[in-house]
Amino acid sequence: MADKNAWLLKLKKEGAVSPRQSLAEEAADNLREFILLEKLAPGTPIPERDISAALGISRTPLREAMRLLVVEGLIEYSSTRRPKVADPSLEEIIQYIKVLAALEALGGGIACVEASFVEINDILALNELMASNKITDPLEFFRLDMQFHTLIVEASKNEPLIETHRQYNARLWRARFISSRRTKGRETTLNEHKAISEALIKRNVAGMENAMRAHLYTTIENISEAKTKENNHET
Amino acid sequence: MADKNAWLLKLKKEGAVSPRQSLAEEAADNLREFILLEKLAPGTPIPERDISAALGISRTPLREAMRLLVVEGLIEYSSTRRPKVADPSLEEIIQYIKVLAALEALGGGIACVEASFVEINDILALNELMASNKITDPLEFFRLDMQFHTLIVEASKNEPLIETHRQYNARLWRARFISSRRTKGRETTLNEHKAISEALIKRNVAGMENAMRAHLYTTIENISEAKTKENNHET
DNA sequence: AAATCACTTCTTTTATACCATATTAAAATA
DNA sequence: TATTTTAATATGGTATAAAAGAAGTGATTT
Repeated sequence: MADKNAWLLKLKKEGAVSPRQSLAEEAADNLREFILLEKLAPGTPIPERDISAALGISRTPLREAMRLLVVEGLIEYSSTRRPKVADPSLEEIIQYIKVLAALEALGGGIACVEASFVEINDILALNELMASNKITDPLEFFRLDMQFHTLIVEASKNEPLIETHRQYNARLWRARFISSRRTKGRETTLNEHKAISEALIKRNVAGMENAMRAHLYTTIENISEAKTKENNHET
Repeated sequence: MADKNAWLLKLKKEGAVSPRQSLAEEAADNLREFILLEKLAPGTPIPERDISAALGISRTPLREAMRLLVVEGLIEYSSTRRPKVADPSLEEIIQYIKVLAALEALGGGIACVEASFVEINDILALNELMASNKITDPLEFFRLDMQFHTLIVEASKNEPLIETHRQYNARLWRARFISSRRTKGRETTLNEHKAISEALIKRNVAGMENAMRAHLYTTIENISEAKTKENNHET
């Protein structure tokens, strides 16, 4: 028992060097990963005892972690207060994306003013990598796509915006991933990214905002299409 | 002991009729109120045991409540993990408002399409009440101002947007309240509300978005001014 | 006299035990 | 046989106790 504690302690100290991270925060990170990577499918019940045992922690920090994910929208409680992985409808997803579009338009606009040349170069490089034919794995392409958006918002240096954007991205991760597998719209994506990049280079705020919104509204179409096919398949 | 339980049970049932609310959620609501109403000033430490005793609950649900408020940005942890009421700098507040402006512009735009005539009438009535000289209490005027914004966003019927807007509003409540006491800009506020209302009546999306953004950027100026004066006073 | 180290105290963090409720399965009755 | 009721089990909610960590205080040493 003493050994186990020493081991846990060591892990903790190594894992979180800067601002010490609590078990709850670690658990939240783990759960978020699980949900995003579909190890926990939408609708999956999350019994506190089982999950806490699986993560090797007690229920107290796990419950706190789950509260975090509820606010982030990744976990929801049924009418009988049983927690499950959130399973948003297409309508809800579209609502999320509308907010996401506004956030990214804002972030992109600010980035046009605030982004350093280094940041812009990184973003351009990422885009060129995506445009080259080196990326064959769809999952890898999807990750780069997500990173493209994140980098732009981060370039705004608006912390609350970055955090809120991260939360909306997390809610939408799965839907976008599914849509990215189904749609063959790599060409479209690249064109829209190009438009965004050019607005960034020119530091053209209005152009950026329009390009961002257009890009996200394409996303809505793709997801709607993917979802509809999914449903037809099921029936 | 049995009596006490029965009593608590009754309270619980009465307090949360629809989706049964946990003590943590109740506590979060209470704490939020306290913070918004300045019963707990920014920077105030929040020792768990004292607060839980004051609220008459144990520390477990209180801790969960505090986690919620951390995500919402109303509570933050010091480097030594001691919780305190968040005390954002002027720069951070300005960043919040920029996001809030984007959210309200989006909400207003959607409301132009989605708002029912009843909803529009309610909003107009509220605005007229504010414009009449019946409201003398600055706090009351401020509440109505907040409600004006909330009603418009709610008219968008975009749930995640409404929730995120609520959170940003909560973070900004205090700053806006202070600014509302200091600035004599009732006239300006009313004019800008009028512009917003007219855009809503005409269901003019672009006009609404511009009016909303303009209104929020005025808010930035007011808060900056109030904050500067506050600091000068202190020195 | 100042500085440092150890010890005590206070606060957060985690675990565990208990309680109330919801779900289920089984049994009894119609 | 089907339906309803009841009992058992599993699950979330809450409280409390034990553990870990940080800060303050006092004593000792240089």
